[in-house]
Amino acid sequence: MMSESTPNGERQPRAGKSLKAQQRRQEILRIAMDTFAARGYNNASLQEIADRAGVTQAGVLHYFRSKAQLLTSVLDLRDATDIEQLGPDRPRGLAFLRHLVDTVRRNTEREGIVRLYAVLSAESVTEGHPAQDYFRDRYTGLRTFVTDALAEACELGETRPDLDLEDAANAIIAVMDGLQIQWLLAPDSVDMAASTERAINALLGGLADKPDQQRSEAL
Amino acid sequence: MMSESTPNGERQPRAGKSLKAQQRRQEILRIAMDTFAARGYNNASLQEIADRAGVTQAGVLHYFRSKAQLLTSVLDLRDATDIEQLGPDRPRGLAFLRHLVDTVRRNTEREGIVRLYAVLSAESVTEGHPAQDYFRDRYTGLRTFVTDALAEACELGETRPDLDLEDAANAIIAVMDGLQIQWLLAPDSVDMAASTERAINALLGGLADKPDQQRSEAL
DNA sequence: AAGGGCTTACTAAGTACTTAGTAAGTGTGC
DNA sequence: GCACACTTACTAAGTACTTAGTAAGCCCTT
Repeated sequence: MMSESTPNGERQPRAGKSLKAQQRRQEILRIAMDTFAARGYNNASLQEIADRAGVTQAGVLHYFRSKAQLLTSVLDLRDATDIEQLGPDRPRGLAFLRHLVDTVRRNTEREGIVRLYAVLSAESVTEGHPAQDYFRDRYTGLRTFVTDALAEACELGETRPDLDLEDAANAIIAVMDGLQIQWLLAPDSVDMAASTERAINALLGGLADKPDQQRSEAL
Repeated sequence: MMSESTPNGERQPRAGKSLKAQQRRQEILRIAMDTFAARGYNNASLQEIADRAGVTQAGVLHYFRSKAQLLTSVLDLRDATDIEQLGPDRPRGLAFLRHLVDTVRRNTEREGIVRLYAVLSAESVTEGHPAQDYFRDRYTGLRTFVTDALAEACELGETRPDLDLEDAANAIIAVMDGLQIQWLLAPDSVDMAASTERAINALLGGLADKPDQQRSEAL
């Protein structure tokens, strides 16, 4: 189990002493996640979250000193791709990419989380959004993970810091994100896992058989 | 030149008689676009748009009968990918895919439009968002366009309604959308055009040399 | 060519409501 | 008896949208 300390710098108001309070806090967090997922950050209100949790608006602010801090707490709570919590003995190379596809497949059963990250990541690019740093860091981390995995999978050796590799990594991350929005709007028209797998395979193929700069002159 | 009639069903308040009024209307539209792009729909206010346009809030509502209708008018105004306005003699097959990449490249110089579509498409999946229908339709159309182009590019003949083809098309659309968010958060870490081109090439290669169901067992 | 009647293009002021956040108080359990 | 976990009561600011009014212009008849 994960310890309770949030990596988040802002201090919480004194909360979490009694067991009941800790449970309440957790419950508010869960409900806030659902609400932010369904309505976005700006359109969700503390009032609505409080109502759903069965407390007053001020009750929510007893546990989280501001709406923005509630959001960052929700985001710290768990990661949509489960990558960061894999730990140091995480899978490498091909196995990592397979893990990505598995995560996408599992996400088909977790619409709430998909919604949360799809909506908030895009909303975060607006002026002064409180989750901007979170997502910037998140993408930086993901980029490194995927780039490394690609290099390992192709057994290129880590000698050359390959720009093509980064482009491919970005494309893989992008395809996962982009599919989420399409899937949320029209679940029956999109097979997230199949499309992701196909894209990763294709990109991997393109990288593998190209030590010389000849190929891929299709366009 | 495009005619002034909006495909949008809702009738506007009687507006646009005099030339000056038409210009004012256009100006409000332009400013609304910027504002929605910078702040999202929910967080943008009529007041802010009005202030920037140098009229009162009610002045804006003279031209657009509601905030929601202002948004749909903005979206009707122009399409980010320029696809719909290609007309019936649009490029086909490979040429169409090349056009997609060109559009992405051009978008690097139009951050406002990228922002508008990236933010709003994700925001639109939230409960009761006024742009939901717009984006649902938009993706449906895009899917058809790209699927057709892929089929033409591979010269598969349109005999079999290929599921793989749809998956690949969705992946291509997704990669373009997903890259936008990454690019908006960290422009220096993302080469939208290069990543898009690489992904399309890779997916195209994967489709071309696979009439039998053997290949792509990498994962 | 002047004036009546109508429309357009707004503004100022308000309605009715929601927002995040605060300050002070209350009841309960240790 | 006192700290914790809240609630009640509130504020100040903002929200979309309405209402009522006005200045200016256009068109048609006389």
